[in-house]
Amino acid sequence: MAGQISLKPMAEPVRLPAHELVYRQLRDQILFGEFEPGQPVTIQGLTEALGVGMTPVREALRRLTAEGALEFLGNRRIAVPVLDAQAIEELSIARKALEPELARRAAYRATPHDVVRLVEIDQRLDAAIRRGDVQRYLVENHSFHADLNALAQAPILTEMVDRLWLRFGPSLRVVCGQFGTRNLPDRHKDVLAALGSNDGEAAADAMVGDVAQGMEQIRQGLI
Amino acid sequence: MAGQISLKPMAEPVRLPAHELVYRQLRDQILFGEFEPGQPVTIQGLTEALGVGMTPVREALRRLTAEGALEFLGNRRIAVPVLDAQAIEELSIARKALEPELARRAAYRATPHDVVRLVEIDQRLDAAIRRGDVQRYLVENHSFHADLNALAQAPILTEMVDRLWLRFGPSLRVVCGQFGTRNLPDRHKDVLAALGSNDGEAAADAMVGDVAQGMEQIRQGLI
DNA sequence: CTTGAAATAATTTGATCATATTTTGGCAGC
DNA sequence: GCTGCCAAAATATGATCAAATTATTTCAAG
Repeated sequence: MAGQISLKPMAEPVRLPAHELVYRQLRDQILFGEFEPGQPVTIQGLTEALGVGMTPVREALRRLTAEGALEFLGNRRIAVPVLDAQAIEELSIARKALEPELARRAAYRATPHDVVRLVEIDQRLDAAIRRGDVQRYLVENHSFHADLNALAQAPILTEMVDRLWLRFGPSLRVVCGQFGTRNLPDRHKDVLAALGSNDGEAAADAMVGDVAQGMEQIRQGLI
Repeated sequence: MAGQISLKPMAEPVRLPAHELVYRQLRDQILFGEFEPGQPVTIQGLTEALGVGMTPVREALRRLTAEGALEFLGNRRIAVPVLDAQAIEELSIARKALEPELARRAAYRATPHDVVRLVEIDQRLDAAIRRGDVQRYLVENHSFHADLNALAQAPILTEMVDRLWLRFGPSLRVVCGQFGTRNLPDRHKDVLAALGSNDGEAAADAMVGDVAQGMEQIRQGLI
């Protein structure tokens, strides 16, 4: 059961194509709020900023708009969508429909080792909140949910949820920018307890509450 | 002012770019099963078949893979994904989580005029089933659900559902190719009755049943 | 003379293509 | 079965054309 040492010391990490690199970089920047919602971006501006040709940039943007992370503004601009009350409600419904199901499945499959890893992430998350470190809070919070969802072994549902995070991530950053990391309650402890006892229903219940709290934060911050 | 014709007859309000046209054409072909799942497609093959450069084709494919309608096969091929039991289950869960919610909202907003239109679609659907017209059945069935979802006025949820249809559409065609249009039960009549009386709960219940029946058809046909 | 709006020029941006480069799968030869 | 070569496919760049936005000019009215 010990980790096999791979006979591939080849430090050659698969060379990813430029459009993939551009996609990942922009996706992470959007996810963690480095683009202000509504702030326009141009294709040619990105080609200069990233130092690649326009074809990879175009493909990455096409992908991100297909995922709802970016939006064409009719005129000649692309931007992170600005959420209105309707969008927040829809995102909330979708998250409550999908993430508790993933938490349930994760609970069935979680090993003690998995729980330890998630507890560690949650501790770093709490530390970031105490420090008032918004950026780190956003990263660790995402890590917590992404690691949890991965346990569910449900790639299609997980992908759908990832898309939802791309949509509300930028606004979460805006809200934290206004109010700092104070008053950011979550139900991670309940989720972790449910995982530890492999109680799927309790995990799903806790996750409904966590999602509801998180989306309510965004709603109050933006409306 | 010589030869200035400022009167634009608005006959051609928007000229869609090639990448958009390619995307729509491929999306519809996938949705209605014109590509066999697993059958490989190459970029250059499509550029020749469609008579456009490779840039628009690349962008359209990037979009479709981002939506899960196509999939990279590791080797050098792109294809419509082949669904396994796990994928069918996940798609079933996602549909049951989202489409009943859309049906509920549609019921609240449906006018008698809307119901008449949906009844007409459903009649054409039944006629296609009696005739054994698989292609027409697929189109009308999609129309029914798409029109219904549009009534809900929930663009984000609707977009998520559209993606799901792109994933199981090709396999629905395969199943119909095997068994024809016999034994294709649905609960559209129950849905329509609920819409007519603006009963959201009844509409949601009927839609859960409709989705369950539809996905069960696919499961039995493919496994 | 100033101001404001309409028309026009200039710049920027997006879309597409042709072409060069890189990578990969297949296959001949051993 | 393995290795190295070849062809084909994918990736990426820069150029070109078209469209739109911005800046500038012009003209007329107060």
